[in-house]
Amino acid sequence: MAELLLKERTAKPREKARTAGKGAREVRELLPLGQIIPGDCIEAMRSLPTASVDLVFADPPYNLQLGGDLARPDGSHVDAVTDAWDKFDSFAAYDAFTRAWLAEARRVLKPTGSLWVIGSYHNIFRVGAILQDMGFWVLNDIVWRKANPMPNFKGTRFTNAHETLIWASTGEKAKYTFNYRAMKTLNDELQMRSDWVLPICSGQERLKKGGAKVHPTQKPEALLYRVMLATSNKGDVILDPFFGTGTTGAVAKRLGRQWIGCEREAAYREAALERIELALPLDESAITTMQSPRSAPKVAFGTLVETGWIAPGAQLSDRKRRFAATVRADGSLACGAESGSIHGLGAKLQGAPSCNGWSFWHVEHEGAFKPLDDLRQLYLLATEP
Amino acid sequence: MAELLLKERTAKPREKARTAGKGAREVRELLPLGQIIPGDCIEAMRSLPTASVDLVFADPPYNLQLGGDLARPDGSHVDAVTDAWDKFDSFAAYDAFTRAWLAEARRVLKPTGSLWVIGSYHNIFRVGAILQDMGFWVLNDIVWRKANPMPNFKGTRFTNAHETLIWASTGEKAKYTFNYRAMKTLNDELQMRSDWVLPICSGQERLKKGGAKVHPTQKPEALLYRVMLATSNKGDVILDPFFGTGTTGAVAKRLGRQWIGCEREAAYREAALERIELALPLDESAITTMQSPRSAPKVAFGTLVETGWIAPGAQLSDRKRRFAATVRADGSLACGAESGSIHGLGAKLQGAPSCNGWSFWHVEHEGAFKPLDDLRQLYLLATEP
DNA sequence: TTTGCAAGTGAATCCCTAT
DNA sequence: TATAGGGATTCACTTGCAA
Repeated sequence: MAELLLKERTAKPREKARTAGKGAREVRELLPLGQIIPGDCIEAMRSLPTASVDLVFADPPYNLQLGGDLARPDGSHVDAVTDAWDKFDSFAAYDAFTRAWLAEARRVLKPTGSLWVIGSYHNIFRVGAILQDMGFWVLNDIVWRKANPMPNFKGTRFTNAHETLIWASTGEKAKYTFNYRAMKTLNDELQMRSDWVLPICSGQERLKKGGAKVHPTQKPEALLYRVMLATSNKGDVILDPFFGTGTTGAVAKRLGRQWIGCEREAAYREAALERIELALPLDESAITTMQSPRSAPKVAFGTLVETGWIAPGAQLSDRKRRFAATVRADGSLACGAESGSIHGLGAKLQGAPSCNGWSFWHVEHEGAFKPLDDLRQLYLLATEP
Repeated sequence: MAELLLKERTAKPREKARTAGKGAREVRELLPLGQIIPGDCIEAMRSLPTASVDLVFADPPYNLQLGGDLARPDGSHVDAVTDAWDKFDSFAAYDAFTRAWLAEARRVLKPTGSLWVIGSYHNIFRVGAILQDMGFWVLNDIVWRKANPMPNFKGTRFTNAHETLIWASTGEKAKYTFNYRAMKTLNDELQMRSDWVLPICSGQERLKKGGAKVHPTQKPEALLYRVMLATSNKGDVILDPFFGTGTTGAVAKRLGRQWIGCEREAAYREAALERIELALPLDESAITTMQSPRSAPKVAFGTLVETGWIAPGAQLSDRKRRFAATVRADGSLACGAESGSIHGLGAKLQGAPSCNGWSFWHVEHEGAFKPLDDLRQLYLLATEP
């Protein structure tokens, strides 16, 4: 494997040449969106234009270096990762492979894009050091704490109960996407931390064929869901160089993102395409994430009233319908003797120092009870140039 | 600092020469137990004998951005870090520093010793890759999940709520200490996992002088407590090359371990000595931990037969009574034409590569159907001095 | 229909001592 | 150093069948 991967490629012309001078829309039209490029990921990425991708999510081989067989205390056999794609001759060979695919990922990423890599202690230190050396700027290391890890059967070490993800921008000064509000909302109004507790992929979600798992290391969709919600926007292009059975593609489709995969194994590609075909995109309003105030285009509540999205006299409530208020023509709210802006009145009623009225107040809209922010997003979508 | 740290030292004679041929007791007498060696840790470690220490706990600096604190491997000064090249330069300097202190730690460690390093995403990937390159064998990466981390005030990233520790043995085949039972006991009879939830160091535990923190990154004693309880034994020698205000020393004293520190800053040394002076050693019985059966006194099955706990001719079965065997006078079992030890026959009958006869075979005893292991425990209780 | 028990399984660097 | 053999070792969750 490594021989093929590591041979010198600098002699070949870069795609950069073909895309130089092209506009963003033209570049995007060159992308194989919703497709899995067959073959080795480094070659596959070379076929993509420079600076064309918003997010790279990579789940490379971990180089586990497993010994012999392992049995559980009850004598049953542990089904280990023995696939050829996880075998490397040495750390040096693994490092060279890592540098090669990271270099292509870096070229393909937009300057405002970011990179995720997942790994374990077998490989993650090497990956992290190499990407730092290449100029990537680590933003966070994220710990996926597995709710249900495999135990250490022989009692020789601590239960290996987590994996590590590195999130990095393209450089120290680079801008990047981080949907702070969406994460805070997802985390029950507390800042999302660097440790995420999620179950491993099992049950119905786990792809099986003839009773056997299709891929030995399928990742849970919840993990990708959080990654994409946090660090990409609707419509963004997400590249997964180690596509496997397509968790990245399935979640991208659900969340209204575009995806591109690279995968060598035909069996994985087939399973992935079939799976993604079945994935259902979420409803528009469900995808819409809370925007941080800084990046959200400003929309005054009054504008929604002015433009008829919300009629004066409409009734608003909080999610649990403990409070109710009436919309007035100037965009202020009234509740009994109290009145104020959506934020001010929300705070006053709750006795809180402040309140985000966009998420606090809900309204009936097309038969559903939605936060005002959903309407604001719909308004923005409808009025976008 | 770095100028001193990184200059070539191979010309100086190693302590190895002075300790070659000495016995373990003589080597130990050369150790400055319960002392803090002043000065740069690499020089300090050079004064210690080879293969004399059971555990190294290191909390190295990770101020990669502070060029002024570091020098290039050739000793030249690194200017302010502004662009990618300087960044690389500063990484290279940090790497050289890391290799230098890890090399001394490796020399000083006994082959059966192990190493802990704590860090964050700024430095831990580099430390991990380097120690792997040096032949250390990573046993676990441990996530210290902070119960009360500092929030991310700017809302630009995930709350950095953890730090990472690497635990490594001196080599792939090296033996090492892991007190599995003690950890399981500490964790309410569940295997201790690789993610530890512990509060940060604050309140009474935090050393202060005139209201200000004495040390910016004082580690909680609970962290060291778990590290030492898990991977060292009573009386072991524990070295901390970045001693700071002496958390390692204080916990070592409490747990009946010997300690050696290295620290450059006189203010830290003073605070540490004062603090350790006040630390109270736990009494003998409190330090005693749950032992693995592996290190418990062994009982041969034949002994139970000899002493009449199980009579020759007794019938044994597995829990589901699929197999039956007869106990013979020499402590072997017979089942039809097959015979062997309790382990060997159990494996043979099941067609398994191995079998723990103590848990596999059951016997009627005082009206109940019990695994042999229960009888062994009763025997041990009855015969204990 | 619900509850309970048994069986299966997941990115795993998984034993130690005597001969 | 390689081999043989004693003997120590698991958590959370899912599925399927039995009661």
